[in-house]
Amino acid sequence: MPTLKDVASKAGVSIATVSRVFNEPYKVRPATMRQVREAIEALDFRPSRVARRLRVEEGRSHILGLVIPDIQNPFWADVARGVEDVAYAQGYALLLHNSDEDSERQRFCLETLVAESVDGVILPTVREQETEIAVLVREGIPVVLVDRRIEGNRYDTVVSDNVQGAYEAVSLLVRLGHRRIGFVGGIPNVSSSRERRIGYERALADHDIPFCPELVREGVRPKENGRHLTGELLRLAKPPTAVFTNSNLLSVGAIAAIRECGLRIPDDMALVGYDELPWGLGEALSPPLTLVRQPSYEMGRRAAEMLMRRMAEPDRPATICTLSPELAPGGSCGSPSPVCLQNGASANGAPSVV
Amino acid sequence: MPTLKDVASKAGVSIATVSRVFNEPYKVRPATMRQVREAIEALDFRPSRVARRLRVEEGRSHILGLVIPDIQNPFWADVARGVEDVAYAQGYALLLHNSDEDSERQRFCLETLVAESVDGVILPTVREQETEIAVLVREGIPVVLVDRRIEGNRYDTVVSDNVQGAYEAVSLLVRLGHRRIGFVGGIPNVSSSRERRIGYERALADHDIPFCPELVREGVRPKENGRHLTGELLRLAKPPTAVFTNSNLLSVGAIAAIRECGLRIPDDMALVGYDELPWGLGEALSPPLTLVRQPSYEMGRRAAEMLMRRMAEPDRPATICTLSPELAPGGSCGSPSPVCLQNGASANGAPSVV
DNA sequence: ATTGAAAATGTAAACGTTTACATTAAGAAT
DNA sequence: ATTCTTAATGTAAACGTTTACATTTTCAAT
Repeated sequence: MPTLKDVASKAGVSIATVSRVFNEPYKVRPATMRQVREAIEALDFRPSRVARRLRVEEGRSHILGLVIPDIQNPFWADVARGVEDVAYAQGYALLLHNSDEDSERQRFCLETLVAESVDGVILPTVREQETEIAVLVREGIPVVLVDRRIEGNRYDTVVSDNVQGAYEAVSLLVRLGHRRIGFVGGIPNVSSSRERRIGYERALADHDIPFCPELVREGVRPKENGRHLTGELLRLAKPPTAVFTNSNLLSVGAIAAIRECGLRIPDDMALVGYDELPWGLGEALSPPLTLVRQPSYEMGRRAAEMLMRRMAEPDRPATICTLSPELAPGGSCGSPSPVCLQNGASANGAPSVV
Repeated sequence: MPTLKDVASKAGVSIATVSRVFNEPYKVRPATMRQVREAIEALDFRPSRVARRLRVEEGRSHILGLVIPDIQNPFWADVARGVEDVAYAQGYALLLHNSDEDSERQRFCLETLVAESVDGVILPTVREQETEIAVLVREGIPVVLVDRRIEGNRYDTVVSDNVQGAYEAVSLLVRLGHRRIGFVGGIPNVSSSRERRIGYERALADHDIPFCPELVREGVRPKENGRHLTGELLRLAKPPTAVFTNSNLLSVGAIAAIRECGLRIPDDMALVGYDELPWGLGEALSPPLTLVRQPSYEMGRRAAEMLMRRMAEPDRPATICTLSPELAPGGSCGSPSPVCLQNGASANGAPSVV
């Protein structure tokens, strides 16, 4: 790999001049510029980002860190893609880490990012505590939280309005006549989960439906859990007539559980989920899954843009960006009218297969 | 951020000694060790990976690059996760880039990785040409190809046996009585697509079914294409009775297309796909999707392990690692016996809803 | 032709490590 | 005690940039 020195000697100038060609081109005479450019071309020189990073003042390293629970979760994959796209557009490299919802692993990842002198970090903290990002704060590395807040709103944050999303989902079920609505939630100590539960309870209250603790199930670890938790609800002495699942993964589990019990959706059990399934697969189900869609890709984009902005203006006040979720109707919640009761797909003439 | 110097002066030793505590601990006296450790602890010192990378000989930077077409595709997300897990386990950081199947973007990504002095790169090349990875080769940066080969087998590669996968899928359809089998393929100039087509043709030949060009559709860009290409097949004067789709995304499109035409799966149109849908969502469909499952996560793992190995032994001969795909039966291909014709799910008592 | 200011270029230090080499300390053998 | 060998530590150069500062060049104004 050629260095500044090689280019300089080839072009017959000093390394400072070569460096300037990249960083302060207006300071170099057109004629010199040309020579240097030729040398660069001839040697196929590209400056070392590493050496640059070592020298340059912090915040100009052109590298970002992203720590997410799991890239295999489509929601996070969307977020990651949003982040990467804006990073790419601005010439930033992206260091990716999976925290696996594990504080210890997250801590390790953040330490690595610090050691890599990233310019900024985007992450949903696993425990939502300020201490988790202390490493970053101490080094003065900008942070943008995504999907999960930290109490006090002292950090830039991008979330979607979980209370509203859940409220709308549950209200829909109520409008469809349901009064016993199960709540299948995720890790209760992350804000997005808590907020959705608030939305759930608020919707019930607003419609004068008593809150019933036995209908609420919250899981810690994903995988089997959607199936497991929903199964518990279905086996209640007085089971719900509808279930509201709080993530894409939970929805998939719920579908499995409902099917296992030999129940039909939506006739025997209505279902509304949260988060889209990848590639609109929710629509490929029959009936299509009714769900609250979060603008996940957009959340990633916004987070990255926010980070760029923060880097440019370190002193601006912390901003909370709240995006609106959207209720995407499918047939899985059932239909208000007795007509077309079976499922949504049959309405457009397609039979309810696949 | 404290530096070696800070630690050294606090511990009353030279920076070399502090460095040795990290890199050659056996060379420092226990007593000194203790002092230094205390200083490190007190200052919460972590060595700069950037400075280290600048100094250390190539191949010891502890950072890898991964360039994939799109992290939003579950197949690649699996691969990425596999890579990240072994990287994490060995203390490597991971730079992620999305190439978007775009040569130009890929080139840019690779140049960035070189400038970041990564120790190695894992990627499926977008055009499968040696020139694409020339930047890396010239710098002596180890490369592992994943999912796609480059002619000549001169590079470490991890693939799954696409010929076999396709062969089995098509053979299954033949066994079920189909003779007109549509082929919906991906970008024809990537080896995995070409190989699957070979498997398709070979299966037909082995069963004395004439190859019929009009039944073959290959797409360049994803998105709408599974739907579009399948639609073309369905609108043929003499449409196929079964369709073999070559990727998860294409399968989803095909399902949409088949449904749009008012056809039922598998009665009116049998379907076998390639690649799993995320979270086994293929099984949540009704009937469940029959598909060829690739060990995507495992492919990522293997690729990363191969890279580590290559870094340790730069001179070992290039290795091609071929993993076996697996036919995952569902109801979408139909059933050989007239019994239980409707779909697989009904066999276990569950009705064909959701 | 001189001068002077502005523009262009060069010099060298700094960033935080690793490591070859030099130096010193420790301990064994005489 | 002296010497020798080995172990432990220190010194300083190097990695490839950026950038403050010094120096030289350019060129308009006299």
